[in-house]
Amino acid sequence: MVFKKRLDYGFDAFSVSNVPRAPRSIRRRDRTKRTVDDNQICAFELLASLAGKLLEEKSESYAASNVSEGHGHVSIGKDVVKHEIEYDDKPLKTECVEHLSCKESIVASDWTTGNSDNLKKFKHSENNAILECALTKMQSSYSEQTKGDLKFAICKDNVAYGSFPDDLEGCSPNFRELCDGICDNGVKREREAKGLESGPFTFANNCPLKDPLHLSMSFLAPINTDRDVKLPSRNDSVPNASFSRHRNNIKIGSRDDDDEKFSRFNKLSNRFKASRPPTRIEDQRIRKFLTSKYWKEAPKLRDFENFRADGEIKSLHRKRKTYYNYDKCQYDTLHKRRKLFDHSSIVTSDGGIGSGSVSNSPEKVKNENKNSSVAMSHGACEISSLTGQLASDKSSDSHVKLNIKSFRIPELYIEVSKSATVGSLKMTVMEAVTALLGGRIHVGVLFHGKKLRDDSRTLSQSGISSEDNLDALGFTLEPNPGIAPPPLCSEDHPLLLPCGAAPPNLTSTRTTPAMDIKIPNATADPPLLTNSEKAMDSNYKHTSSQTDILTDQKLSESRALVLVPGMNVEALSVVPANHKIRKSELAQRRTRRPFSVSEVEALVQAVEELGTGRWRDVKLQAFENADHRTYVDLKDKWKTLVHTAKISPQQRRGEPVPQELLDRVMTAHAYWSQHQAKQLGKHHTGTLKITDSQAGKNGVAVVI
DNA sequence: GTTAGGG
DNA sequence: CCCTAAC
Repeated sequence: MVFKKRLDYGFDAFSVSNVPRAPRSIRRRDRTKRTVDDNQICAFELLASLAGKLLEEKSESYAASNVSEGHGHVSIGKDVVKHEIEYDDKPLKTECVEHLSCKESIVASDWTTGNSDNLKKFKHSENNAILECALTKMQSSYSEQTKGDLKFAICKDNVAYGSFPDDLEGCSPNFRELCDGICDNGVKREREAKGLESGPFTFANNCPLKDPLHLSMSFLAPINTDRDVKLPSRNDSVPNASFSRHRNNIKIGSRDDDDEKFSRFNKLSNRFKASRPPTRIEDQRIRKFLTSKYWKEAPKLRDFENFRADGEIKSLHRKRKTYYNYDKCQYDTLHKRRKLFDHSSIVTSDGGIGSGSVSNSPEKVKNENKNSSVAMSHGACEISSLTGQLASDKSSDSHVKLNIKSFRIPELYIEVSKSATVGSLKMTVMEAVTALLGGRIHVGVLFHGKKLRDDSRTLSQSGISSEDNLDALGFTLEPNPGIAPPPLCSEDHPLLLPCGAAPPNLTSTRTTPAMDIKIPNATADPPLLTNSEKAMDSNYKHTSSQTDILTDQKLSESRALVLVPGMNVEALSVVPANHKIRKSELAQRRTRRPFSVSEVEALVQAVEELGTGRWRDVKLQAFENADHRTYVDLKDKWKTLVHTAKISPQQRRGEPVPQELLDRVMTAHAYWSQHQAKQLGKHHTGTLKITDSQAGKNGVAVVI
């Protein structure tokens, strides 16, 4: 059998042994090991605590409704995308922990392209989007179970251009108001903030509070416009190389051209980084982080440093300004956790796993996820998800009707400790999603797995005209790849400084009463893993419940989109509904296209003749016309075929490959493993014969 | 741009 | 399929 093994693995084994490579995982890990200053407390915390007090009294009334889950929906109407998110509170033992549950639904109606004004706005940003986010934050006092509801309404618009849509009605009070209210210990003030033209954030006025107890804030999230490009992460860290890599590609700079990779590349990283406040929540146990790939691009702490160094917003970059302002307002609910997202912040949690220290502090509360954090596999935590399925309804020949059930958004990686509450998890997810949606997104259209970048093409031209084709259509909501960052505004934006009185370092204050509250009854978590990854592995079985939770959440979130009949088809492309595909993958990965038996046969045929190691030739010979099959794909397929041939039929998945082909695979593999394909040149199929006894077993091939 | 491998 | 390293 040694011999056999040699035949089967000889080549590979040899290569492997001789080519030591540092596991990528290690590299990634290293990248993620950054810590953030723990001294910063998120301003939001303060806000939360205050709000919690205010709301405490009313917790009762909301209990019923909130207990279950919040409901939010995003509606996309003309020119406006409205995103309403409600977070439900749950009693928390720890004040730092926030529980939120949210559901998002998106209703898209007539995405109008006709409005020139709006179009303009849309152009580089997702569109005018109004994001209303109601956050309920619970703050609990020590042992007492209380519920506080803090609701935020976040209105988002395409601020970049400085215009605030008139249709933002019903928006909650402006941001400043909220901040003020907070500052005043719950006293609500109403002020009007007006959107800044150049500023990333704009506040909506005239937004009535739904409930006195709810603090509503509306603000405009930074939008990806050309101007936004300046986000630190982008400027500093994004390697151009990544962009250049795309095959199909893209012009960097132009959002329409963004490639899948490009978008993926940018995804959240920019958004989160930029938006995330430098501050850090002390008790926060939840870590969010982007995929390792994002890390490298992270701006690091530079921003943070700048921020601290200069209290003045002015000194900051415009974009940063916005964020900072946010901080000042202590408002940044969304960002609060997000900051952890930052590369630099990843490690952050206090004592958290991320920092590599085993946290076992007494103060830890059970609800708070502290110690062992369970890293959710991306699958589990992907917030995103929105896989969409379009139902096509062909009522008229000239129109394509799409029923978009959901959008998929870029993949998010979230890591929370296993002791984290469901509520905190939800919140975490919510924040990530909100940040994503709130920031800058645009709709991507996929057709047969390819992005349709040419907006000028008609559906018919794109082949999206028949019902049959609709199955291959999909669309995604993705971060705007950002083009050029908006020029920095030299003027300060008054609006941005609602809480200007509060020094930036306010966030660093740890003395906030609420924050410091310790819960007597809190159950100290047992010391756990020092390493999050280990934690994840070792606790794998424990994650099941969380997984379920996530699943549920996904389900709820997936309810999301409803297309209005009249919507402009141009704007929405049908996305191939592939629920199996991870939502996160939809946005970025090519759609999976399993090899058909005939393709496998062609591949086998080619490899038999050309051997392994000549994938380009294989491609040209057998798949020249299959644009979606790259030589790398063929190579990978061969790899999997070899593997498939080695495993028992029971272990095989997918469309069964005829054993005959697998036998040929093994034969060819064995043969070429012994012969350097490059040296031997062509071998015709006829030259390879497999003895019956050997076939499919040891893979020994005999050349006759 | 290809190839080989790990993920 | 993706991503990288190494050519």
